[in-house]
Amino acid sequence: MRLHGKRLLGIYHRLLDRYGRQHWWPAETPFEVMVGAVLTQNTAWSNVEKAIANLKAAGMLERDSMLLMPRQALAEAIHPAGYFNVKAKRLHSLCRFLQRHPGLERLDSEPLRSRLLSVHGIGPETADDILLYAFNRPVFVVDAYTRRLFSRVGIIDPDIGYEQLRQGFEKALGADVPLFNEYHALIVVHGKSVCRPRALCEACVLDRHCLQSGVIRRQ
DNA sequence: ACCCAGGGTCATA
DNA sequence: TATGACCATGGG
Repeated sequence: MRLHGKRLLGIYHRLLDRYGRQHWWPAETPFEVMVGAVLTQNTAWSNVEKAIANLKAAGMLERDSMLLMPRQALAEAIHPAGYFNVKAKRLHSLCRFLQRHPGLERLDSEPLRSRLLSVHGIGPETADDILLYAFNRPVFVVDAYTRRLFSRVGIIDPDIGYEQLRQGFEKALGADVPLFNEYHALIVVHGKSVCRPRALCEACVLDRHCLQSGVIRRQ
């Protein structure tokens, strides 16, 4: 099942008309983007905001100061974001990686991506968040919302692999950083408010595009 | 009380 | 390679 650019752009414009520009990523620095990307793994953003505020207040929202902080103190600061022991370790891995790789931003996207993936705690989605929103690379971020929305619309197999799906979008849309930035943000906003796991899809602007909306409503 | 959230790693078969 | 357990908080 191939993805078509025109179809994807049609959906994009419906979302944009409905929700407006999102101005992502909600962070002030590339480092803050990376930290947020780790903290939001399987976690509601509202919880991440509290953790980030704690880090800011403690002066820890910077590579070297975060690295100097003991693991347990870091875990305490990010407590509201959940999985705090796991994530404290992952944040330290990220910091050590950044320290080991000065001039990281000069790498091409492919080698940069494989470097990121080699870091403990950075998987495909987190790596792509970082590539797109911290390094402005034309990488389409795939997450649970993306898979749910487009499988409900009926243009992908819900079990399609991450890599296949990502490259499908990138080939269909062409490398376009501002588009990828806005599109992913819109997918998330739409997913949080309307395209939920058991939603009835009543307020869905994709109504006519969405196969499942009718199916779910008829239940 | 239950479900879910802007995933990833590790052990097991 | 493919599942399953595990990590943990907070809002609806």
